[in-house]
Amino acid sequence: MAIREDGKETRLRLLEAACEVFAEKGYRNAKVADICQKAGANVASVNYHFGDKATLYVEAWQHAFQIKPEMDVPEPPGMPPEERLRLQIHFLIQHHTEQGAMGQFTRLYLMELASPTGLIQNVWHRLIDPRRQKLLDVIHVLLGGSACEETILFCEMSIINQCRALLTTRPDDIEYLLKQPLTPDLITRLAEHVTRFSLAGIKAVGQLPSK
Amino acid sequence: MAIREDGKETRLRLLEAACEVFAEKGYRNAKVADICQKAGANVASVNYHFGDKATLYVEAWQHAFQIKPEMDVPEPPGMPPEERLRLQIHFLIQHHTEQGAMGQFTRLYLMELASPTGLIQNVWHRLIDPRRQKLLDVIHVLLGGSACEETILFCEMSIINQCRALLTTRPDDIEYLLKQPLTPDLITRLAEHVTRFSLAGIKAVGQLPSK
DNA sequence: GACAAATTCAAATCATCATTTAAAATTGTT
DNA sequence: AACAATTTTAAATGATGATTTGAATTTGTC
Repeated sequence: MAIREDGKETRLRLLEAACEVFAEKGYRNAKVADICQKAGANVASVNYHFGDKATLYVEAWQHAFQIKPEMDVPEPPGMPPEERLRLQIHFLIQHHTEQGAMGQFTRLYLMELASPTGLIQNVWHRLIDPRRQKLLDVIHVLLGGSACEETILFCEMSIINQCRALLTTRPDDIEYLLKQPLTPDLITRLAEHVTRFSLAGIKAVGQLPSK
Repeated sequence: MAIREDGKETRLRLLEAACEVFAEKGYRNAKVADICQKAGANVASVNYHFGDKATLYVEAWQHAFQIKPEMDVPEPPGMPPEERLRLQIHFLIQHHTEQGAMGQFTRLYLMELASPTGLIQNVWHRLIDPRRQKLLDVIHVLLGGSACEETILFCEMSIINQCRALLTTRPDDIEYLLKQPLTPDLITRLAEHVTRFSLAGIKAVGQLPSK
Protein backbone atom coordinates (compact mmCIF):
# COMPACT_ATOMS: atom_id res chain seq x y z
CA MET A 1 0.00 0.00 0.00
CA ALA A 2 1.35 3.38 -0.92
CA ILE A 3 1.60 5.96 1.82
CA ARG A 4 2.73 9.15 0.19
CA GLU A 5 4.14 11.91 2.31
CA ASP A 6 4.40 14.76 -0.18
CA GLY A 7 0.90 15.90 0.59
CA LYS A 8 2.00 16.92 4.04
CA GLU A 9 4.28 19.55 2.57
CA THR A 10 1.45 21.18 0.69
CA ARG A 11 -0.60 21.04 3.83
CA LEU A 12 2.12 22.86 5.67
CA ARG A 13 2.53 25.51 2.98
CA LEU A 14 -1.20 26.04 3.09
CA LEU A 15 -1.12 26.49 6.85
CA GLU A 16 1.62 29.06 6.67
CA ALA A 17 0.01 30.95 3.83
CA ALA A 18 -3.27 30.83 5.71
CA CYS A 19 -1.67 32.35 8.81
CA GLU A 20 -0.32 35.23 6.81
CA VAL A 21 -3.45 35.94 4.86
CA PHE A 22 -5.85 35.53 7.78
CA ALA A 23 -3.63 37.70 9.95
CA GLU A 24 -3.56 40.39 7.31
CA LYS A 25 -7.16 40.36 6.12
CA GLY A 26 -9.18 38.69 8.82
CA TYR A 27 -11.30 35.61 8.26
CA ARG A 28 -14.02 37.14 6.17
CA ASN A 29 -11.87 39.14 3.84
CA ALA A 30 -9.31 36.43 3.27
CA LYS A 31 -9.88 34.59 0.03
CA VAL A 32 -9.23 30.88 -0.22
CA ALA A 33 -7.83 31.55 -3.68
CA ASP A 34 -5.28 34.01 -2.26
CA ILE A 35 -4.13 31.55 0.34
CA CYS A 36 -3.73 28.84 -2.26
CA GLN A 37 -1.85 31.10 -4.60
CA LYS A 38 0.53 32.17 -1.85
CA ALA A 39 1.01 28.51 -0.99
CA GLY A 40 1.53 27.57 -4.62
CA ALA A 41 -1.34 25.14 -4.45
CA ASN A 42 -4.57 24.53 -6.23
CA VAL A 43 -7.81 25.95 -4.84
CA ALA A 44 -9.17 22.49 -4.33
CA SER A 45 -6.30 21.64 -2.03
CA VAL A 46 -7.94 23.48 0.85
CA ASN A 47 -10.90 21.23 0.57
CA TYR A 48 -8.73 18.18 0.16
CA HIS A 49 -6.50 18.83 3.14
CA PHE A 50 -8.85 20.63 5.49
CA GLY A 51 -12.40 20.22 4.32
CA ASP A 52 -13.29 23.90 4.25
CA LYS A 53 -12.16 27.42 4.95
CA ALA A 54 -13.43 27.42 8.52
CA THR A 55 -11.42 24.35 9.44
CA LEU A 56 -8.35 25.80 7.76
CA TYR A 57 -8.78 28.84 9.96
CA VAL A 58 -8.90 26.80 13.13
CA GLU A 59 -5.88 24.74 12.10
CA ALA A 60 -3.96 27.87 11.13
CA TRP A 61 -4.52 29.14 14.64
CA GLN A 62 -3.22 25.97 16.16
CA HIS A 63 -0.27 26.00 13.80
CA ALA A 64 0.60 29.59 14.64
CA PHE A 65 0.53 28.64 18.27
CA GLN A 66 2.97 25.76 17.87
CA ILE A 67 5.80 28.24 18.39
CA LYS A 68 4.44 28.78 21.86
CA PRO A 69 7.73 28.86 23.78
CA GLU A 70 8.90 32.08 22.20
CA MET A 71 5.36 33.41 22.40
CA ASP A 72 5.48 33.96 26.10
CA VAL A 73 6.29 37.33 27.47
CA PRO A 74 9.45 36.97 29.51
CA GLU A 75 8.88 37.62 33.18
CA PRO A 76 12.01 37.24 35.30
CA PRO A 77 11.08 36.76 38.94
CA GLY A 78 11.39 39.89 41.03
CA MET A 79 10.51 42.18 38.17
CA PRO A 80 8.32 45.02 39.42
CA PRO A 81 4.74 44.98 38.16
CA GLU A 82 5.18 48.29 36.35
CA GLU A 83 7.88 46.72 34.25
CA ARG A 84 5.84 43.59 33.62
CA LEU A 85 2.98 45.67 32.34
CA ARG A 86 5.35 47.59 30.11
CA LEU A 87 6.64 44.36 28.59
CA GLN A 88 3.18 43.02 27.93
CA ILE A 89 2.04 46.20 26.25
CA HIS A 90 5.14 46.46 24.10
CA PHE A 91 4.68 42.82 23.26
CA LEU A 92 1.13 43.35 22.04
CA ILE A 93 1.79 46.55 20.17
CA GLN A 94 5.10 45.83 18.57
CA HIS A 95 4.76 42.27 17.49
CA HIS A 96 2.04 43.00 15.07
CA THR A 97 4.48 44.69 12.72
CA GLU A 98 7.17 42.13 13.25
CA GLN A 99 8.21 39.46 10.84
CA GLY A 100 8.23 35.88 11.96
CA ALA A 101 6.04 33.56 13.90
CA MET A 102 5.58 35.70 16.95
CA GLY A 103 4.37 38.70 15.00
CA GLN A 104 2.11 36.49 12.98
CA PHE A 105 0.46 35.01 15.99
CA THR A 106 -0.08 38.41 17.53
CA ARG A 107 -1.70 39.66 14.36
CA LEU A 108 -3.94 36.62 14.18
CA TYR A 109 -4.85 37.06 17.81
CA LEU A 110 -5.63 40.74 17.61
CA MET A 111 -7.51 40.23 14.37
CA GLU A 112 -9.78 37.70 16.03
CA LEU A 113 -10.27 40.11 18.90
CA ALA A 114 -11.17 42.82 16.43
CA SER A 115 -13.72 40.87 14.44
CA PRO A 116 -14.44 37.60 16.13
CA THR A 117 -15.43 34.71 13.94
CA GLY A 118 -16.61 32.53 16.76
CA LEU A 119 -14.92 29.64 14.98
CA ILE A 120 -12.20 29.08 17.51
CA GLN A 121 -14.19 28.97 20.69
CA ASN A 122 -12.63 25.67 21.67
CA VAL A 123 -9.11 26.71 20.84
CA TRP A 124 -9.46 30.11 22.40
CA HIS A 125 -9.59 29.14 26.04
CA ARG A 126 -6.68 26.78 25.82
CA LEU A 127 -4.50 29.19 23.86
CA ILE A 128 -5.46 32.62 25.06
CA ASP A 129 -6.66 32.36 28.61
CA PRO A 130 -3.21 31.75 30.12
CA ARG A 131 -1.85 34.81 28.35
CA ARG A 132 -4.86 36.83 29.36
CA GLN A 133 -4.43 35.72 32.92
CA LYS A 134 -0.93 37.16 33.01
CA LEU A 135 -2.23 40.56 32.08
CA LEU A 136 -4.99 40.31 34.65
CA ASP A 137 -2.47 39.32 37.31
CA VAL A 138 -0.29 42.33 36.70
CA ILE A 139 -3.28 44.63 36.74
CA HIS A 140 -4.47 43.06 39.95
CA VAL A 141 -1.14 43.71 41.62
CA LEU A 142 -0.95 47.26 40.33
CA LEU A 143 -4.44 47.99 41.58
CA GLY A 144 -3.26 47.20 45.04
CA GLY A 145 -5.14 44.00 45.71
CA SER A 146 -8.24 45.63 47.12
CA ALA A 147 -9.89 46.21 43.78
CA CYS A 148 -13.03 44.38 42.80
CA GLU A 149 -13.05 42.12 39.79
CA GLU A 150 -15.00 44.54 37.66
CA THR A 151 -12.29 47.13 38.04
CA ILE A 152 -9.64 44.66 36.96
CA LEU A 153 -11.64 43.70 33.91
CA PHE A 154 -12.34 47.31 33.00
CA CYS A 155 -8.62 48.04 33.15
CA GLU A 156 -7.91 45.06 30.97
CA MET A 157 -10.36 46.35 28.39
CA SER A 158 -8.80 49.79 28.47
CA ILE A 159 -5.37 48.37 27.78
CA ILE A 160 -6.31 45.78 25.21
CA ASN A 161 -8.39 48.22 23.26
CA GLN A 162 -5.58 50.70 23.05
CA CYS A 163 -3.35 47.96 21.68
CA ARG A 164 -5.93 46.62 19.26
CA ALA A 165 -6.24 49.90 17.48
CA LEU A 166 -3.00 49.62 15.59
CA LEU A 167 -4.27 46.48 14.01
CA THR A 168 -7.88 47.27 13.40
CA THR A 169 -7.24 50.68 11.93
CA ARG A 170 -5.94 50.95 8.38
CA PRO A 171 -2.37 52.23 8.14
CA ASP A 172 -3.59 55.14 6.05
CA ASP A 173 -6.00 56.13 8.75
CA ILE A 174 -3.41 55.82 11.49
CA GLU A 175 -1.10 58.08 9.56
CA TYR A 176 -3.93 60.53 9.06
CA LEU A 177 -4.89 60.47 12.73
CA LEU A 178 -1.33 60.80 13.97
CA LYS A 179 -0.20 63.10 11.17
CA GLN A 180 2.99 61.19 10.50
CA PRO A 181 4.26 58.10 8.70
CA LEU A 182 3.91 54.81 10.52
CA THR A 183 7.52 53.94 11.28
CA PRO A 184 8.83 51.35 13.73
CA ASP A 185 10.03 54.24 15.82
CA LEU A 186 6.56 55.72 15.99
CA ILE A 187 5.22 52.38 17.11
CA THR A 188 7.77 52.23 19.89
CA ARG A 189 6.81 55.68 21.07
CA LEU A 190 3.15 54.72 20.94
CA ALA A 191 3.80 51.60 23.00
CA GLU A 192 5.60 53.75 25.51
CA HIS A 193 2.71 56.18 25.60
CA VAL A 194 0.18 53.42 26.14
CA THR A 195 2.30 52.09 28.97
CA ARG A 196 2.52 55.36 30.85
CA PHE A 197 -1.06 56.26 30.12
CA SER A 198 -2.31 52.92 31.36
CA LEU A 199 -0.10 52.75 34.41
CA ALA A 200 -1.47 56.06 35.56
CA GLY A 201 -5.00 54.97 34.68
CA ILE A 202 -4.72 51.83 36.73
CA LYS A 203 -3.30 53.63 39.71
CA ALA A 204 -6.08 56.18 39.54
CA VAL A 205 -8.99 53.76 39.42
CA GLY A 206 -7.29 51.68 42.08
CA GLN A 207 -7.63 54.46 44.57
CA LEU A 208 -11.40 54.49 44.40
CA PRO A 209 -13.43 52.67 47.00
CA SER A 210 -14.36 49.35 45.43
CA LYS A 211 -18.07 48.64 45.17
CA MET B 1 -45.50 67.44 -17.09
CA ALA B 2 -45.95 65.26 -14.08
CA ILE B 3 -43.65 65.83 -11.15
CA ARG B 4 -44.47 63.20 -8.60
CA GLU B 5 -43.40 63.62 -5.04
CA ASP B 6 -44.19 60.23 -3.56
CA GLY B 7 -40.80 58.88 -4.54
CA LYS B 8 -39.17 61.18 -2.04
CA GLU B 9 -40.90 59.39 0.79
CA THR B 10 -39.47 56.05 -0.23
CA ARG B 11 -36.12 57.68 -0.58
CA LEU B 12 -36.40 58.93 2.97
CA ARG B 13 -37.48 55.56 4.34
CA LEU B 14 -34.53 54.01 2.57
CA LEU B 15 -32.16 56.51 4.12
CA GLU B 16 -33.46 55.85 7.61
CA ALA B 17 -33.39 52.10 7.17
CA ALA B 18 -29.89 52.39 5.73
CA CYS B 19 -28.69 54.33 8.76
CA GLU B 20 -29.99 51.67 11.08
CA VAL B 21 -28.66 48.71 9.16
CA PHE B 22 -25.28 50.23 8.34
CA ALA B 23 -24.88 51.33 11.95
CA GLU B 24 -25.67 47.86 13.17
CA LYS B 25 -23.82 45.74 10.65
CA GLY B 26 -21.21 47.96 9.07
CA TYR B 27 -21.00 48.62 5.37
CA ARG B 28 -19.81 45.24 4.24
CA ASN B 29 -22.16 43.11 6.26
CA ALA B 30 -25.21 45.21 5.57
CA LYS B 31 -27.38 43.72 2.86
CA VAL B 32 -29.20 45.92 0.42
CA ALA B 33 -32.07 43.49 0.66
CA ASP B 34 -32.30 44.00 4.44
CA ILE B 35 -32.32 47.74 4.09
CA CYS B 36 -35.05 47.56 1.50
CA GLN B 37 -37.13 45.22 3.56
CA LYS B 38 -36.87 47.44 6.61
CA ALA B 39 -37.84 50.37 4.45
CA GLY B 40 -40.73 48.46 2.95
CA ALA B 41 -39.35 49.01 -0.52
CA ASN B 42 -38.28 46.90 -3.45
CA VAL B 43 -34.63 45.95 -3.85
CA ALA B 44 -34.44 47.86 -7.08
CA SER B 45 -35.37 51.05 -5.31
CA VAL B 46 -31.84 51.50 -4.01
CA ASN B 47 -30.57 51.57 -7.53
CA TYR B 48 -33.37 53.82 -8.65
CA HIS B 49 -32.95 56.40 -5.91
CA PHE B 50 -29.24 56.21 -5.22
CA GLY B 51 -27.51 54.32 -7.98
CA ASP B 52 -25.73 51.82 -5.78
CA LYS B 53 -25.00 50.68 -2.26
CA ALA B 54 -21.91 52.85 -1.90
CA THR B 55 -23.80 56.02 -2.74
CA LEU B 56 -26.58 55.04 -0.38
CA TYR B 57 -23.96 54.71 2.35
CA VAL B 58 -22.60 58.19 1.75
CA GLU B 59 -26.06 59.71 1.66
CA ALA B 60 -27.05 57.83 4.81
CA TRP B 61 -24.11 59.46 6.54
CA GLN B 62 -25.14 62.88 5.41
CA HIS B 63 -28.70 62.16 6.44
CA ALA B 64 -27.68 60.96 9.89
CA PHE B 65 -25.76 64.17 10.31
CA GLN B 66 -28.72 66.38 9.46
CA ILE B 67 -29.72 66.27 13.11
CA LYS B 68 -26.47 68.06 13.85
CA PRO B 69 -27.74 70.51 16.50
CA GLU B 70 -28.49 67.83 19.06
CA MET B 71 -25.33 66.03 18.01
CA ASP B 72 -23.08 68.46 19.74
CA VAL B 73 -21.78 67.73 23.17
CA PRO B 74 -23.01 70.50 25.44
CA GLU B 75 -20.21 72.64 26.79
CA PRO B 76 -21.38 75.44 29.04
CA PRO B 77 -18.68 78.11 29.35
CA GLY B 78 -16.65 77.90 32.51
CA MET B 79 -16.96 74.14 32.74
CA PRO B 80 -13.66 72.66 33.96
CA PRO B 81 -11.80 70.57 31.37
CA GLU B 82 -12.12 67.41 33.48
CA GLU B 83 -15.86 67.70 33.27
CA ARG B 84 -15.77 68.43 29.55
CA LEU B 85 -13.74 65.28 28.96
CA ARG B 86 -16.16 63.28 31.03
CA LEU B 87 -19.08 64.51 28.97
CA GLN B 88 -17.38 63.68 25.70
CA ILE B 89 -16.49 60.17 26.80
CA HIS B 90 -19.96 59.46 28.13
CA PHE B 91 -21.31 60.86 24.91
CA LEU B 92 -19.26 58.47 22.79
CA ILE B 93 -19.82 55.42 24.92
CA GLN B 94 -23.44 55.79 25.85
CA HIS B 95 -24.95 57.00 22.65
CA HIS B 96 -24.16 53.88 20.82
CA THR B 97 -26.81 52.00 22.74
CA GLU B 98 -29.27 54.84 22.64
CA GLN B 99 -32.36 55.01 20.52
CA GLY B 100 -32.85 57.95 18.26
CA ALA B 101 -30.84 59.98 15.82
CA MET B 102 -27.96 60.80 18.12
CA GLY B 103 -27.26 57.22 18.99
CA GLN B 104 -27.57 56.26 15.39
CA PHE B 105 -25.03 58.75 14.26
CA THR B 106 -22.61 57.71 16.95
CA ARG B 107 -22.93 54.08 15.93
CA LEU B 108 -22.41 54.95 12.29
CA TYR B 109 -19.42 57.03 13.21
CA LEU B 110 -17.77 54.45 15.42
CA MET B 111 -18.54 51.71 12.93
CA GLU B 112 -16.71 53.60 10.21
CA LEU B 113 -13.84 54.13 12.62
CA ALA B 114 -13.81 50.42 13.32
CA SER B 115 -13.79 49.21 9.76
CA PRO B 116 -13.27 52.10 7.43
CA THR B 117 -14.82 51.84 4.01
CA GLY B 118 -12.94 54.79 2.59
CA LEU B 119 -16.20 55.78 0.91
CA ILE B 120 -16.83 58.90 2.89
CA GLN B 121 -13.46 60.61 2.65
CA ASN B 122 -15.07 63.79 1.40
CA VAL B 123 -17.81 63.82 3.99
CA TRP B 124 -15.53 62.84 6.82
CA HIS B 125 -13.59 66.07 7.23
CA ARG B 126 -16.62 68.29 7.09
CA LEU B 127 -18.61 66.14 9.52
CA ILE B 128 -16.08 64.74 11.92
CA ASP B 129 -13.21 67.15 12.18
CA PRO B 130 -15.08 69.76 14.24
CA ARG B 131 -16.15 67.12 16.72
CA ARG B 132 -12.67 65.68 16.80
CA GLN B 133 -11.24 69.12 17.39
CA LYS B 134 -13.28 69.50 20.56
CA LEU B 135 -11.76 66.38 22.01
CA LEU B 136 -8.28 67.51 21.04
CA ASP B 137 -8.89 70.89 22.65
CA VAL B 138 -9.87 69.38 25.96
CA ILE B 139 -6.88 67.07 25.91
CA HIS B 140 -4.62 69.98 25.09
CA VAL B 141 -5.86 71.93 28.09
CA LEU B 142 -5.59 68.94 30.40
CA LEU B 143 -2.05 68.27 29.25
CA GLY B 144 -1.14 71.70 30.50
CA GLY B 145 -0.40 73.45 27.25
CA SER B 146 3.24 72.53 27.07
CA ALA B 147 2.66 69.14 25.43
CA CYS B 148 3.79 68.46 21.90
CA GLU B 149 1.26 67.59 19.24
CA GLU B 150 2.24 63.94 19.18
CA THR B 151 1.32 63.58 22.84
CA ILE B 152 -2.07 65.12 22.23
CA LEU B 153 -2.74 62.77 19.33
CA PHE B 154 -1.59 59.75 21.29
CA CYS B 155 -3.97 60.63 24.08
CA GLU B 156 -6.78 61.06 21.59
CA MET B 157 -6.08 57.56 20.25
CA SER B 158 -6.05 56.12 23.74
CA ILE B 159 -9.44 57.58 24.50
CA ILE B 160 -11.13 56.91 21.20
CA ASN B 161 -9.96 53.34 21.13
CA GLN B 162 -11.34 52.65 24.55
CA CYS B 163 -14.68 53.99 23.41
CA ARG B 164 -14.65 52.14 20.11
CA ALA B 165 -14.43 48.79 21.78
CA LEU B 166 -18.02 48.65 22.88
CA LEU B 167 -19.05 48.91 19.29
CA THR B 168 -16.50 46.77 17.55
CA THR B 169 -16.76 43.89 19.95
CA ARG B 170 -19.72 41.56 19.78
CA PRO B 171 -22.07 41.84 22.77
CA ASP B 172 -21.47 38.16 23.49
CA ASP B 173 -17.75 38.75 23.67
CA ILE B 174 -18.11 41.80 25.86
CA GLU B 175 -20.20 39.80 28.27
CA TYR B 176 -17.61 37.05 28.22
CA LEU B 177 -14.76 39.48 28.79
CA LEU B 178 -16.52 41.38 31.54
CA LYS B 179 -18.26 38.34 32.99
CA GLN B 180 -21.63 40.03 33.30
CA PRO B 181 -24.64 40.96 31.17
CA LEU B 182 -24.40 44.12 29.15
CA THR B 183 -26.88 46.39 30.89
CA PRO B 184 -27.24 50.15 30.55
CA ASP B 185 -25.92 50.38 34.05
CA LEU B 186 -22.76 48.49 33.14
CA ILE B 187 -22.23 50.86 30.25
CA THR B 188 -22.51 53.83 32.56
CA ARG B 189 -19.96 52.33 34.93
CA LEU B 190 -17.68 51.60 32.00
CA ALA B 191 -17.95 55.17 30.77
CA GLU B 192 -17.06 56.35 34.23
CA HIS B 193 -14.09 54.01 34.33
CA VAL B 194 -12.82 55.22 30.96
CA THR B 195 -13.14 58.78 32.16
CA ARG B 196 -11.11 58.29 35.34
CA PHE B 197 -8.61 56.06 33.61
CA SER B 198 -8.06 58.54 30.82
CA LEU B 199 -7.93 61.60 33.01
CA ALA B 200 -5.13 60.03 35.01
CA GLY B 201 -3.43 58.88 31.83
CA ILE B 202 -3.46 62.34 30.34
CA LYS B 203 -2.16 63.93 33.50
CA ALA B 204 0.65 61.37 33.63
CA VAL B 205 1.92 61.77 30.09
CA GLY B 206 1.57 65.53 30.44
CA GLN B 207 4.20 65.57 33.13
CA LEU B 208 6.89 64.20 30.83
CA PRO B 209 9.34 66.51 29.16
CA SER B 210 7.99 67.05 25.65
CA LYS B 211 10.29 66.03 22.85
C1' DG C 1 -60.65 60.06 -18.37
C1' DA C 2 -56.36 60.13 -20.98
C1' DC C 3 -51.56 61.12 -21.32
C1' DA C 4 -46.88 61.11 -19.89
C1' DA C 5 -43.49 61.15 -16.48
C1' DA C 6 -42.19 59.02 -12.22
C1' DT C 7 -42.07 55.14 -9.41
C1' DT C 8 -42.48 50.30 -8.10
C1' DC C 9 -42.01 45.50 -8.77
C1' DA C 10 -40.68 40.52 -9.79
C1' DA C 11 -37.59 38.37 -12.13
C1' DA C 12 -33.26 38.10 -14.61
C1' DT C 13 -28.46 38.96 -14.70
C1' DC C 14 -23.72 39.56 -12.85
C1' DA C 15 -19.94 39.12 -9.81
C1' DT C 16 -17.58 37.09 -6.25
C1' DC C 17 -16.15 33.31 -3.84
C1' DA C 18 -16.32 28.77 -1.64
C1' DT C 19 -16.90 24.11 -2.60
C1' DT C 20 -17.21 19.83 -5.45
C1' DT C 21 -16.10 16.76 -9.12
C1' DA C 22 -13.81 13.71 -11.90
C1' DA C 23 -9.99 13.18 -14.61
C1' DA C 24 -4.89 13.34 -14.62
C1' DA C 25 -0.53 13.04 -12.44
C1' DT C 26 2.49 11.42 -8.91
C1' DT C 27 4.41 8.41 -5.51
C1' DG C 28 5.59 4.24 -2.94
C1' DT C 29 5.50 -0.69 -3.14
C1' DT C 30 5.84 -5.07 -5.47
C1' DA D 1 7.41 -1.71 -15.04
C1' DA D 2 2.81 -2.24 -13.09
C1' DC D 3 -0.42 -1.31 -9.60
C1' DA D 4 -2.97 1.09 -6.24
C1' DA D 5 -3.36 4.71 -3.04
C1' DT D 6 -2.49 9.61 -2.72
C1' DT D 7 -2.31 14.10 -4.37
C1' DT D 8 -2.99 17.73 -7.82
C1' DT D 9 -5.54 20.02 -11.30
C1' DA D 10 -8.87 22.54 -14.35
C1' DA D 11 -13.29 23.08 -14.73
C1' DA D 12 -18.02 22.75 -12.96
C1' DT D 13 -21.26 23.82 -9.47
C1' DG D 14 -23.48 26.44 -5.63
C1' DA D 15 -24.52 30.22 -2.68
C1' DT D 16 -24.81 34.79 -1.63
C1' DG D 17 -25.74 39.43 -2.82
C1' DA D 18 -25.58 43.56 -5.78
C1' DT D 19 -27.29 45.40 -9.90
C1' DT D 20 -30.21 45.71 -14.10
C1' DT D 21 -34.21 45.15 -16.88
C1' DG D 22 -38.57 45.88 -18.69
C1' DA D 23 -43.11 45.48 -17.71
C1' DA D 24 -46.66 47.16 -14.55
C1' DT D 25 -48.52 50.75 -11.65
C1' DT D 26 -49.18 55.11 -9.75
C1' DT D 27 -49.43 60.15 -9.89
C1' DG D 28 -49.95 64.78 -11.53
C1' DT D 29 -51.70 67.54 -15.31
C1' DC D 30 -54.71 68.50 -19.11
